[in-house]
Amino acid sequence: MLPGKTIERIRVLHSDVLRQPSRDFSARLKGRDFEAVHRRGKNIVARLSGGGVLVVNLGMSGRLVLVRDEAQTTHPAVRFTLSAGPPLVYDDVRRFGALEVMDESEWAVRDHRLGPEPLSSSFTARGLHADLSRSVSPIRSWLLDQRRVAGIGNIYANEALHLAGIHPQRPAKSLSEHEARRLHRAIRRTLSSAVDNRGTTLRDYRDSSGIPGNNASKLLVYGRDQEPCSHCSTRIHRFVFGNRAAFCCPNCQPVGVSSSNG
DNA sequence: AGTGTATCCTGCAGGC
DNA sequence: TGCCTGCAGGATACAC
Repeated sequence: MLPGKTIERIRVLHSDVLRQPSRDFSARLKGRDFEAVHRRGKNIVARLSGGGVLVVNLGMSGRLVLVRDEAQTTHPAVRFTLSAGPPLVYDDVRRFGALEVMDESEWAVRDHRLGPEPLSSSFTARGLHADLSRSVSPIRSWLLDQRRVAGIGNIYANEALHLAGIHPQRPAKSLSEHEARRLHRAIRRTLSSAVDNRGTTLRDYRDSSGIPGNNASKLLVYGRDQEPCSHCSTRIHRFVFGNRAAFCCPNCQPVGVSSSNG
C-alpha cells in the first residue's frame, strides 16, 4: 500500500504526538518515498528513500489510516499527502502515540534497547529464565517492560500469566525453570492466537482497514472481574498495581510459588 | 540499578 | 438531563 509512494505534504494538526519539532519532522519526510514497512515490538517502522525511518508507536488509541472518506477519522493528528491514492492520516483520540523520523543509527540504538521478539527464534525459554532470574520486579511489570521482551501489553501479559498459572505479582526471579518454560509457551500462544484473530477490540481498536478484531471473546481473564475462571470456575479477581489493572484466577495462579519448584 | 508512581489526553459508562 | 468519578489497550520522567 505505502511502499513506492512519495510523501508530498505533511500537515501537523497536533504537534504533541511528535517527538521532535514539527519543522524537523516535516523537513525530514518531505519528498521521501516510503519503502518497506516493518514492525518491531509495538513500533511500526517505515523505511524512507535516501535513508532514515519513520517510527510510529500507536500508544493506546492511535491508528494509521489511508483515508478515502473523512468520516474514517475522528481525531486526525498528522496528515500525509501522498503522490498517489488517498492521504495517510495518523488519527489518535488520546494522543498517547508518538511519531518520530530518525536516521539509521538512531533507530539502531532504539532497536537495540528493545528486548527479543517473542515470536522469533531469539526468544527462548532458557534465555527467558536467565533474564527473569536477574529481576525482583513483579512478573507482570517485567513483561510490560519493552526492554525485556518487545511488544507485550497489559492484556496479553495478564492472559499469558493466566495460561501459565503464574500470579502477576510473583517476583520475576522466583519463577522456576519449569514455570519460565510454561510462561514462554503461554506468551507465544497468547500472541499468535491474538494475531490469528486480528487483534483485541475492547472498544476502539480497529485494524488498518477499519475492522474490529475478534480476539476479545477469546480472553480468559482480562476484563472478566468476578466471572468464573474457564478452567476451575473460581471467580476471577481484578486488582491494581503498577497503576495498571491486573486480572487473575486466585486458584490457578496462586501468589506463593507453585508446587512444582521454587 | 532497579522499581513504583504520577502524568500526559480524551471519551465513555455508571452512579446519583 | 447533567454532573461527577473511575476507567482505558502505553511510555516515561522522576523520586526513592
